[in-house]
Amino acid sequence: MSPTSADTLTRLMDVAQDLVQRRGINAMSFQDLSEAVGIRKASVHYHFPSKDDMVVKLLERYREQFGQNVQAILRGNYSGAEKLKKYAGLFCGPLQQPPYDRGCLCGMLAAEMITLSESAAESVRSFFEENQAWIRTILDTGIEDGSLKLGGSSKAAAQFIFASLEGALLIARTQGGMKRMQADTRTLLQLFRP
Amino acid sequence: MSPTSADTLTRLMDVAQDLVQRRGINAMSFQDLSEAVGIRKASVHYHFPSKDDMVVKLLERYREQFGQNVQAILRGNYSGAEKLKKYAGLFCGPLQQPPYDRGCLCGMLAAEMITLSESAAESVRSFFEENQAWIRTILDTGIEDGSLKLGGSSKAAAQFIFASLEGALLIARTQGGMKRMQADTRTLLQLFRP
DNA sequence: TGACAACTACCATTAGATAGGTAGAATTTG
DNA sequence: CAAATTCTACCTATCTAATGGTAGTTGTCA
Repeated sequence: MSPTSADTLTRLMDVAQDLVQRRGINAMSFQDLSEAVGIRKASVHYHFPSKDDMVVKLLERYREQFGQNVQAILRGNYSGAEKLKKYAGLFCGPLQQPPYDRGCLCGMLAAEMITLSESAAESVRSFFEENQAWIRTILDTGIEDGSLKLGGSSKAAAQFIFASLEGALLIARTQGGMKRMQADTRTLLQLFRP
Repeated sequence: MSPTSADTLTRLMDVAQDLVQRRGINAMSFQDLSEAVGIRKASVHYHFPSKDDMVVKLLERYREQFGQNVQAILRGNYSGAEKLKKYAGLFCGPLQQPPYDRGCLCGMLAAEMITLSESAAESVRSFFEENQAWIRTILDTGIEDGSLKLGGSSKAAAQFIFASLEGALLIARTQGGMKRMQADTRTLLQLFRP
């Protein structure tokens, strides 16, 4: 099975995620999806009974993948500062491939939060919570090994860092792209140098 | 003329701005607008020939108002640190009144950027540019009077601060509200203390 | 009287979603 | 083993509601 002809569900999810990361959930339709994948709109409903169901499935997969990327960093033998840099690097992912205008899936959905079902919204919030917890353990590592310096609590810093990265991606998408994202990331990391 | 019965255009713009700040541009309709204001949908088109026209007018007013608030801070007799704090305080505005779930108009539109007309998108980008310029002058003031300390250039710091504030608002809307926004603001300000 | 600001009544298009059906693969069962 | 059944992954056709938008009309007031 060639990479371009993966199973239909995977292709649907790939295209759907791309559409949401670029246009937002309310500017993408099952019609867009069906045209991009090459099956009929009704067949899309076979895989996603409803649009909400699609969002929930998209979030499951995204959180799973993102979580694995983070775990790889957490388990690695790096200093806290190095871990933080690698973690921040994950937020560059969406800007890496053409057309270089994707946002974070959850960042996009956060903007449109009140139009989501409760279960989808809950998943987005959980993504935020788990990320802030991950950052916190990175910060605590960095304090211990002396590679990072915090002014306040690691919890407050973790929340701020997460919000900053989401904000940086939001702005970079509209202005400066990857260059801007990297600049903001550098500025952020520098603020926590000992 | 009582405050609740301002002229129709103003009420339309108030409601439209509220809807965009809460739901995003692609989840609000002229129907919503017409129902909230109490005139027919066709009459809404009298004031806004098209949805794009509405967005452009909304952006004009928003930038004008925001700019005046910033100018008041810039002109005031405050230290750089005090100006920065007041500036950051502007980003709490959307969370201040019920239902406490508004975002920055331009932050919301940034997420949905590629669904906007070129003129609307340009206006959003200009809002970002002008804000970063304002922050930069605040930072330069703060360096001069010794109330702020930067690691890198004031341009880089200004860009980062702006992205952080937009990000903080995006996240706070979904989690923690005003409390979270204030916490992130405190963390941010603290990072630039001398 | 004429401009303004609203109205009624449409229109074409698209949205998400459903009903019902089919070819073929997989599974169960006499 | 082979017939019967069920499942998978699509399809055509259609529905209802909503979308942005237009044309032409009406009431009001300076």
